[in-house]
Amino acid sequence: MAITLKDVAAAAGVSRSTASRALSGSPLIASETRVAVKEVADRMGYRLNRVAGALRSKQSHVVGLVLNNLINASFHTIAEVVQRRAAAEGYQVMLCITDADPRREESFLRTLAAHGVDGLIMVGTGRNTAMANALLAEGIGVVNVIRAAAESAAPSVLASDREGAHAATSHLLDLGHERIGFIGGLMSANSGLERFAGYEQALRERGRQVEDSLVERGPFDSAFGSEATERLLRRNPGMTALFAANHEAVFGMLPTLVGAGVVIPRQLSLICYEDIPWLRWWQPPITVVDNGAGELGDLAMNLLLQQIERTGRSAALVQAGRTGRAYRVGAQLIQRSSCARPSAG
Amino acid sequence: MAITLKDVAAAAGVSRSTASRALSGSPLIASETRVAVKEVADRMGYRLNRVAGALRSKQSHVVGLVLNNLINASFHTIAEVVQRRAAAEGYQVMLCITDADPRREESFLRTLAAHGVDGLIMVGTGRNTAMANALLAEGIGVVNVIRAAAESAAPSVLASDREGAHAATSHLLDLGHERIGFIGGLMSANSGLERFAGYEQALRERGRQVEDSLVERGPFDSAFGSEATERLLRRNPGMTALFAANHEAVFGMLPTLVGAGVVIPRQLSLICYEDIPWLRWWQPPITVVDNGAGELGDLAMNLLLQQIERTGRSAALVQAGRTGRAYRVGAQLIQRSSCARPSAG
DNA sequence: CCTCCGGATGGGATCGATCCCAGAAAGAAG
DNA sequence: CTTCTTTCTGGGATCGATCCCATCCGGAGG
Repeated sequence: MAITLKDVAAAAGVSRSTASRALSGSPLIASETRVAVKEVADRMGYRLNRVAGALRSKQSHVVGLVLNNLINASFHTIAEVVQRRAAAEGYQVMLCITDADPRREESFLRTLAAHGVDGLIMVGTGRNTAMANALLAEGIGVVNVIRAAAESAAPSVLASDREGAHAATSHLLDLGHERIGFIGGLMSANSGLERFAGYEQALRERGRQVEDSLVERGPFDSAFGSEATERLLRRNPGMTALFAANHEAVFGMLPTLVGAGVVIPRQLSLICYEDIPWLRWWQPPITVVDNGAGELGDLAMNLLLQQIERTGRSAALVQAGRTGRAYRVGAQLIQRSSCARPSAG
Repeated sequence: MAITLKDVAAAAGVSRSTASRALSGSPLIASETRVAVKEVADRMGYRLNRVAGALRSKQSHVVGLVLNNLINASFHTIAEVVQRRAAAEGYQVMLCITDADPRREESFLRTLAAHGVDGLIMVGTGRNTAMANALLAEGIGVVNVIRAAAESAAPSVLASDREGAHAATSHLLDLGHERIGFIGGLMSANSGLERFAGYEQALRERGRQVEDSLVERGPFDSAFGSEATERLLRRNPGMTALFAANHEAVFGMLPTLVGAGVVIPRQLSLICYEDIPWLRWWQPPITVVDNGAGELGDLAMNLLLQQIERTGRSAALVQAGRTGRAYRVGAQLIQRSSCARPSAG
C-alpha cells in the first residue's frame, strides 16, 4: 500500500492536521515543524493523493481542454501552450477531442464536471452554450477560445481574423495588385466568415468590389486547396496575387502552384493564413498572417487561472446575467519573400 | 450544491447502496429497481462524482499520456487516437508534454500517480524507467510507445523503423539507383539509429557500402533539412535518389529541392519517412514510409486497457522480473510518384 | 410448520486528505 | 500572579461514492 499522510504524521510524531499543514504550505505552522515533516515525507517517498484532496477541498488541480482535433496547427499549438502553462501552475490537463460534434462535446462537458475539473478551456461548437453556462454557474471556470457563442457567459479569447485578412489584402493592394484571388473556408465557420469580411472590406476601402470569379470557398482540407487553386488559375489568367485564408487548404495549394510552374512572387504574390514553421523554409519563404495561436492559448489559460483563483468569480459573472467579455489577440502580418509588385506583363 | 447519490436514493426511496448498484450496473439488483432509480437519477440531473468513486474504488477512469510534444505528426496522431479510444471506453486522458526532458518526465509520472491514474502511455526518455517500473509494481498500467528502455517491465509498442528504412532503400535500389542520399536523425535517438541501420543493411545486402559523403545526420528540425539538402546536392552531383528519414527535416528539404530546381522524380527520386496528409498533395505526390502512428496509438491503448481490466496483471509482470514484451507495428511503403528509374544521363 | 437458500436491500465503515473548532503553550500586559 | 493575546497543534467531522456484512423476504424442501 502507498504511504498516506497518516503514516507520515505518525513517523514525524505529529497529527495529520499538522502534517497536512506542513505539506500544503499553510502559514499556521511553525517553520521548524514544517521542515521536519517535509523531511520525513520525502524520506518516506510520500506522494500526496490528489483524489482524496479533491474530494474534500473541491479543488482537483485539473483543467479540461476541449477542442476539435490535433491535426490543425492552431489547435495543437494551443494544446501545447495550455498544457505547459497548466503544468507550470500545478495543474493537469484533461484532453477532449470533439471533432466539432456537439453530442461529443456535451458528453465531454458532463464528464469533465464529473471529474471535478476546476475549469475548462473550449473551442466550442456553440451548441452547448447553455450547459457551459450552467457549469460556470456551479463555479467551474470556463473560457472560450477561437469560437464563442453570443450567449456564452464565459470570457472568450478570439483571433482577429477580420483584421488579419484586412491587413493581408491591404498589403497586396498597396503593392499594386488589382486582381487578388481568395481561397477561404466555409461561411458556416467563424474564421471563414470573418476572413472573407476582412478581404471584402479592404477591397471596398479602395473602391473595389469582390469579383466572384476570384473567390473560392470550401471545406478545411488540402484536397479543396488543390482543386480551388487549379480553378482559379484556369479562370483568371490576370490574377497576380492570391490570399490563402483556409489553413488546411494551403497544404494542397502550394504543391499545386509548384506543379503548375507558377513562379512566386514574380508571377503570383502569395499570403497564407496561420503561420507554421515550414512556411518559413519554403522557397521563397511565404508571407503569412500569424493568428497568434500560442498567445490565444496563453491568454485563455491566464483568464482561466484568474477565475479559478478567485473562487466564485465565474459564478458571479453568470448571476449578473452578463455575457462574457471578449478578448482579441491581434493578427500579425509577417512579411517574407512571397509578395512583390505585379510585373508589368 | 450538486445532487449526490444520497439525494437520488432518497428521492427514489431506496438506500445509497441500492442506488449505487442501480447506476453502476451491478447484477445484484432487481431490474425494476434499477430502471426506477435510473429514471429518478436522470430526471434529477444526477452526475456521478468520479472523484469520490476513485477514492473508494481505486479506479479513476483516467489514463495519462506522456509525450515529447504535439508538433511532430506522429505524436499528435498518437494523442488523437489514444484520446478517441479512451473516450470510447469511458476513460479520460491527462496530457503531459515533456519536451523529452527527463526531469519533466519524472515530475509528470509522479503527478499522474498522485492523481491516481489507472494507467499511462508514454514516449519515454529512457531515464525514468525505474520509476515507471515502480508504478507498474503498484498496479498502475504502463505501456511504452515509440521508445522503450531495455529495462522496462512494461510492454512496448514500437515502430518498425529498421524494416521501414530497409524497404525504402531496397525500393530505390530495385529501381536501379546506385547513389542514394540519406538524411537522418541523430544517432542518440532510437529512430535515428534504426533507420540508418535499415539503410545500411539494404545497401550491404546488395554488396554496397555506405558512402559517408551521401549521409547527413542531424537534429530533428527543418533548418537542418534545408542545410543538409544543400550540402548533399553540392557534394554529390551523381546522387540520383534521396531518402529522408528525419521527419522534421522534410519540411526544410522539400522547399530547398524546389528552390534548387531539382525535378522529381526525373532528376532525383525521393522517399520520406512518416506519412502526413499533404505529402500526398505534393507535386508530384511523394512516396513515403508510413510508420503507422495511428496503429501505434491504437495498439498501445489496447495493451493498456488489457492491463487495467485484469487488475494486478501489470504488477504480476514486474514481480516475475521480466522485461515487457515488445510489439512491432509494421512500416508500410506507400508508393506514389516521386520515384523512378534513374535517367541515363 | 420449520429450516434453508438465494436474491435483493440497508446500514455502517471506509478511502485519504482537508476543514473547523477546541485547546495548549508561550509570551505580553496589567 | 493573573489575564489576555498570539501562535501552533490535535482530534473529530466531512467530502461522496463503494465495499462488506448483516438482514429480510419469499419460495423450495424436509
